[in-house]
Amino acid sequence: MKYNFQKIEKKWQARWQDEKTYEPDFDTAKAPFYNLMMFPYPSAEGLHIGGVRTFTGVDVYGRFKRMQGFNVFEPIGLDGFGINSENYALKIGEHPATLSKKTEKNFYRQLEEIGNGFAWEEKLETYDPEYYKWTQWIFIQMFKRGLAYRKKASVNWCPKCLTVLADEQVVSGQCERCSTKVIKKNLEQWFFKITDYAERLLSGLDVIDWSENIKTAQRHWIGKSEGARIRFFLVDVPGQEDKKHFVDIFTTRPDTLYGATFIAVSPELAKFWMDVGWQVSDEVRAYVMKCLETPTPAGVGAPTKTSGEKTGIFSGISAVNSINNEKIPVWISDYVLSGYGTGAIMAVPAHDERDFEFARKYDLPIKKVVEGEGDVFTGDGKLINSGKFEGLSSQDAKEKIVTHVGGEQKIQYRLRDWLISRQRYWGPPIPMIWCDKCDKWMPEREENLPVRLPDVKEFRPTGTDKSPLANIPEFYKTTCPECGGEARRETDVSDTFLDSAWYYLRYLDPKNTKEFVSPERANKWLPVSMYIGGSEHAVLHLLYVRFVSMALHDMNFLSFAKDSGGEPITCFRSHGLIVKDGAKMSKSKGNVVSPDEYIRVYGADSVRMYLAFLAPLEDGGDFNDTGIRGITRFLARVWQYFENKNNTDKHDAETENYAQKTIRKVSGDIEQLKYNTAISSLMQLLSQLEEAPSARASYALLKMLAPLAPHLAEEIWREVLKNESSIHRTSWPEAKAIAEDLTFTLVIQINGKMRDSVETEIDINEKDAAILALSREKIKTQLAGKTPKKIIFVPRRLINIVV
RNA sequence: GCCGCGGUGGCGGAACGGUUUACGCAGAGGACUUAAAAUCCUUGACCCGAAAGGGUUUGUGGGUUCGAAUCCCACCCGCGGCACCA
Repeated sequence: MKYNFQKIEKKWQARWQDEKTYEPDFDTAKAPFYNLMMFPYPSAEGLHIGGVRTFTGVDVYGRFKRMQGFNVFEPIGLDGFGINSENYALKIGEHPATLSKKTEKNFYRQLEEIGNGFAWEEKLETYDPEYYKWTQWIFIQMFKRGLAYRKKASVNWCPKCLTVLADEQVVSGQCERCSTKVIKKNLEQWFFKITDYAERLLSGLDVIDWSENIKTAQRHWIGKSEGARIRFFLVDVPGQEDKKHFVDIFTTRPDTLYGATFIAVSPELAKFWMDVGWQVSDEVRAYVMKCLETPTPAGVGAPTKTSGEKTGIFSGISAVNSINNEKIPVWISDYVLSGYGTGAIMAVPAHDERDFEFARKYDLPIKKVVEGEGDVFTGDGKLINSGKFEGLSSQDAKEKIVTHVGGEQKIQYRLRDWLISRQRYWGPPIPMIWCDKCDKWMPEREENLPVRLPDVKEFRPTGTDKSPLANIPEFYKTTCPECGGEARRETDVSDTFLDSAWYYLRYLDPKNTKEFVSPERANKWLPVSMYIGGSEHAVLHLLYVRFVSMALHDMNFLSFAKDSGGEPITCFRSHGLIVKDGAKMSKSKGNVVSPDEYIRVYGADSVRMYLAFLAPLEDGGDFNDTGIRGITRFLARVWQYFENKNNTDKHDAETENYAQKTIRKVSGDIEQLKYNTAISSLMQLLSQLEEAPSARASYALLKMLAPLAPHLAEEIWREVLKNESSIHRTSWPEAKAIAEDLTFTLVIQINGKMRDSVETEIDINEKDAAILALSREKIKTQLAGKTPKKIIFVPRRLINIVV
C-alpha cells in the first residue's frame, strides 16, 4: 500500500492534540526541559521555508530530548505587535487588528502543518490584552525601580512617511521603506536604564553556553573600556573671562597626555555652551547648527554619528594641559560623539588614527610621546618627550599620570540606554499618566491594567511628534491616580522588543490572571534549557531578554538561576540563514519560498527531513529543492520495509551491531544539531536492514526517525506495529556495547601516499604489519628495491613506509 | 576599517592530523514496461594510457610533519554583524 501522507499527517496532528501528546504536566514534571524557539512575527506572506527549517529543526531537538526522558515544553506564539506588522497594514490599508487576526490564522495553520510537537494550550500573542497587560505591568515595575525614566533624545524621523523609525529601519541614513533621508528630532522619550546592568550583562556571558559569535557581538556592543577622566581648564572663553571653566575628557590613553595637541568637543556639547551664554563667532554657531541638523542613523539607545569625512572648527577657546601647562586649542568637530564618555576628547594625533587624520586636515601639531613605528603609533611603548615620566612603559605611566593631574580612573561602556517609546499605534500603550497638578509622571494603577489600545479607525502616524493616540481624547483623558484630578495618559506605545523580552516567562503560565508567571513554575522550568533563533538578534532581543530577567530578579519577582545572576537562558544556538538566489527572502525582492506547496506535494515529513538534510542547522545556505526526492525515496523505502511484517521478526547479529554504531552516531549528531549527518547514518542503517533485516535494529531505526519524520514514524509504530501509545512518548534507543571488530582495513602508504590496503586482524603488531605490507606485490613494485628508512605504524589504521 | 563565519566533485554537503569526496541530488548505462512514470541494478573528479597503472586535485603561496582539507604564517574571494566608542 502506498503511504498516503496527506491523510495520515492530518490524522496524527489531530490525535496528538486530542491526546495531549506534547503537553507537559507543569507541576509534576521530574525532568523539565524548556525547548524554546524565537517566536515569529506574523507577516502577511506567511511562514517562509527558512522559518520552517528553523522551527522543525528546533522541534527535532525537542522530540529527541523528550524521548531521552525529559519533560519537554515546546511552546509557540506570535510576536504580532510592532512596526513591521503595522507598516504592512498601512501599505495595504487594512487595520492592524483585523489584519493580525488573518495572519494569525494563517500562521497557526502553517505551524500546525509542519508537524511540530507544540504545546498548543500555552500559545500566546503579544497583542492579546491579557498578554500586554503584563508587558505594561513590567514597565510599571521598571519605573518604580527607577529603571524607566524620561529624557530628551534624538529619534529617527522620516519626513516622507511622517513617522519615527525604529533604529533597525534606518539603513545608512535612509528610510528603509522609501529611501528618504532620515532626520533627527529631539523629543522627550522613555528609556530603560540597561546601562546599569552593563557589567552584569558582560560578566554573565562567561557562564552561559551560547554560540560564540553571539557572545562576541554582545561583548563588543557593551564595549567596556578602562580609562580615565581628565580635566582641562579653559581660557579665553568669550564673555566668561571672570569665571573659571573647564572641560572633562575621557581617554583610555592617559599615558599619551603629553602628546595632546588640541581638545575636540562634540557639536552637542558646543551647543550646550552656547545655550549657557558663551559667546562664539557666527561661523562657529553656523557650524554647530549645521552638524546638529545633519541626519545620523542610530544605535540601540541614543543616536551616534557615522563615519565619513571629519569636519571641524576652532571654537576660539583654549585649554590648559595641566601636565605641562601647555595652552592648546579647543576644536568643535563632528567626529566626537556626544553620547559617549563626556562628549569631549583630548586629541593625540601621533597616537590615534582619527586625531591624526583631523590634525592633518587642519594642520594641527603632531607630537610623538610613545616610542614606536610609523606616523601614527597606536600601540603601547616606552614614553618619550614626557617630562618626568620619560622612559616609563605605557602601562606604568597610565596610573601615575592620572594621579599626577588629579584625574579619575573611569570605566566607560559603549552601551546606551534602551529607548523604549514609539510614536506609533500598534503596540502596548505605555501605562503612565502625567498630572499637571501633581507635576509628575505616575504609573497607572495595576488593578486598572491593561491600558487597552483603543480600536480606532485612524491609526496611521500623525506627522506630528505624537502617536496617533494623541488625537483620541477618550484614550488620553483620565484621572490622576494620586489626586484624582484631570490627567493625561502617555500616548506613546512601547517598543516591540519589550514584548519579546519576557514572552518565555508567560508561556509557562499564560492563563494566570494574578501574576505574570507563578514563582513555582518559573523556578521549576527556568532557565530555558535550549533556545534557538537567528543571530540577527544578537545585540537586540538577546540582550534585552537578559536585561529584563536580571531586573525582575533584582525586584524579587523571579528567583531562578541565582548563581548566574538571573541569566534566563542556559544554552543558545543560532541557526543559519536560508537565502534564495543569494539574497535574504523578502516580499519586495519576490524571492520568498512558501512551504505550503511543498507540504502539499511531498508532505511535512519530507519537507522537514529535506530541510534538515541540507546542512547542519547552524549553517545557512541557498535554498533549492532539487534533492527533495532523495528524502521521499528514503521514506518510501522505510514504509515498505515495515510493511513487510517478516522484517520485524528476524534477527541478524551483524545488523544489530551496525545499529548500535548508528545509535551512537545519530545521538551525537542530533545533540550537536547536525541532522544532515544523522539522516545520512539512518539511510545507511536502512540499507543494512534491507539486506539483513533484524527486529531490534528495526525499532531503533524507527525511533531515531521519529523526531525527523514524526507522522510516518507514528503511523508505522501504531498502525503497522500495533502499539498502543505514541512513539513520541517512548524512549530513545540505548546504545549497547558493540561487538569488537575482528579485522580492519590496513592502509599501506609509501611516503604518506596510499598505495595499497589489506584486510587483516585487528590486533596486528607493528612487526607483522610491516612484514605483511612489504610482502604485497603492489608495494614491492612501488619500492623498486629501495629499502625503507623508517616505518610509521598506527594501530588499527595504517602503516607508512618512508623511503 | 574591525569582529565573526566560510571557500572541498556539475550541485547540497562528509571527513576536521592518517584511504578526499560518506549520504543525497543531478548525469550516463542497463533491467522491468507496449510506452511513460515509479522502482531496482551498475557507474561516478581531472589529466596521461588500449589496459594494468601512473600523475594531479580541498581558494592562492609558503611552513611544520613520516603524513595536511585538517595545525601555523601571509594573501585572495564570499557571507553576516559592528562601524569615528577616543
